[in-house]
Amino acid sequence: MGSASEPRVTKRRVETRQRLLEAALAVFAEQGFGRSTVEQVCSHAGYTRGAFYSNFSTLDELFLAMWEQRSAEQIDRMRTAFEAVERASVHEVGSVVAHLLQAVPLDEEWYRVSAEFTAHALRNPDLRRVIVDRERAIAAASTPFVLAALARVGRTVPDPDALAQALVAVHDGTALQCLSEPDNPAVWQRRIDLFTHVVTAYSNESRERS
Amino acid sequence: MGSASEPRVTKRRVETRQRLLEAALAVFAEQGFGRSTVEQVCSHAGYTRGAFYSNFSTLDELFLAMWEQRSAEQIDRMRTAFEAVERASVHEVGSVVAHLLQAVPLDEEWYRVSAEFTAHALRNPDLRRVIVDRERAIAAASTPFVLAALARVGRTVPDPDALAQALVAVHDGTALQCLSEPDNPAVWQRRIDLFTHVVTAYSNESRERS
DNA sequence: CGTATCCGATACACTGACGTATCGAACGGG
DNA sequence: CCCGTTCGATACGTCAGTGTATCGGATACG
Repeated sequence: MGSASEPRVTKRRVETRQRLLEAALAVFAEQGFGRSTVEQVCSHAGYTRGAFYSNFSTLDELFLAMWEQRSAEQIDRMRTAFEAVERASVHEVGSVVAHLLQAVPLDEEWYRVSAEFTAHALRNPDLRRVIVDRERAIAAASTPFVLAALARVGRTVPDPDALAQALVAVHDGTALQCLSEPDNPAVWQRRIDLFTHVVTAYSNESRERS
Repeated sequence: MGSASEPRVTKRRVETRQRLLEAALAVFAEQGFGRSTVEQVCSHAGYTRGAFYSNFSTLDELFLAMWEQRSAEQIDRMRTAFEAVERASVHEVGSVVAHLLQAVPLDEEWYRVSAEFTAHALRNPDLRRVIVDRERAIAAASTPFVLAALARVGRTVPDPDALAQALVAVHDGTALQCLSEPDNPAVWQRRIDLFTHVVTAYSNESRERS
């Protein structure tokens, strides 16, 4: 009675789970988060609602799983960006910043969904906790990359942690701006240029101090 | 037939409109944008749905009116912040930045609603247009303030327009971060400190160049 | 190859929100 | 002071979405 053995993880099960996850992202991107329904996700994945309810108990659960997948990919992209900096022989601070920022491109679709989901998650304490943890993980993961990248060109900054978090803030804020602007690439490029100069100036100052 | 004379703007009408607008903000803040219903807004304002439908045709319309009111207040706050800088005799770049950023406080409630509404508006072409225009207006309105404030302490920056927009991005991005973080004030203060230093360094560099 | 188990499809009842139509009442002009 | 107009309340039909319960078929395993 009490010990309901966990349902076996068969091949079919994980496959439909994955299909539902992918369908979720597509539907959220197209319909918007608030407008999305179980029916839409299922039909897009080629299933019926019955399939959904035997894999997830609520839409939030599916959304959360989807979000976790994507945020993991986000960290991977950051790691890739850093490795690119390591391979390419850049010796200027500006180039490093440009590399890092350009390697984390503005995926309009994903940012739209992410913003909506974040806004939604703030209403649910459980979801909120998960989001906060995940966000912290991303920031924590990005800090050493930024540090190492700057160290490669012999620069340091006073408060690298704050800088990394600020970079994330800039990135997200810019993404938001770009969502409403029609000519995203131009705005994004201009922002990269600005921050290249700014960080150059900032790290210069810190060098003179130390 | 064709010339349906605009309904007379009587006292009662504008009053209920205003009450509905205020109720809208309250309900959005409490329930979240997606979860809000006509019924909730009306009952919070002390009316029934009939009152709503004789003043607005759709929820979006009400939301838009509410958003326009608030964004106008936003610009006013920026102007106030600049005037505060003018009154206070500050002669350091850092102080100027700190003043400007601190004067536009993080209104958690409003940013939550704003983020949700922006995300929603991106789905509707008409709403999107209005949002973009309004956003541009805010940016355009803030640029001269930043410029003048910097000029007061004898500094210039290479691309003030870009800087102003970036400041808005930082502000919004930080607001988003603060929404999920439990200890908002600390994060915000730290961000202010960082940008005080950064802008100081940045404007210094531009001085050496010119 | 047979069988027990689990997954996904189908059918059903229920909820909540929407928009409209209608009615009484308040308001403003003459 | 009276009457037409308009505003807001009430009642109704409609519909989309949810969650559950049941059923047929596929799958894993002996």
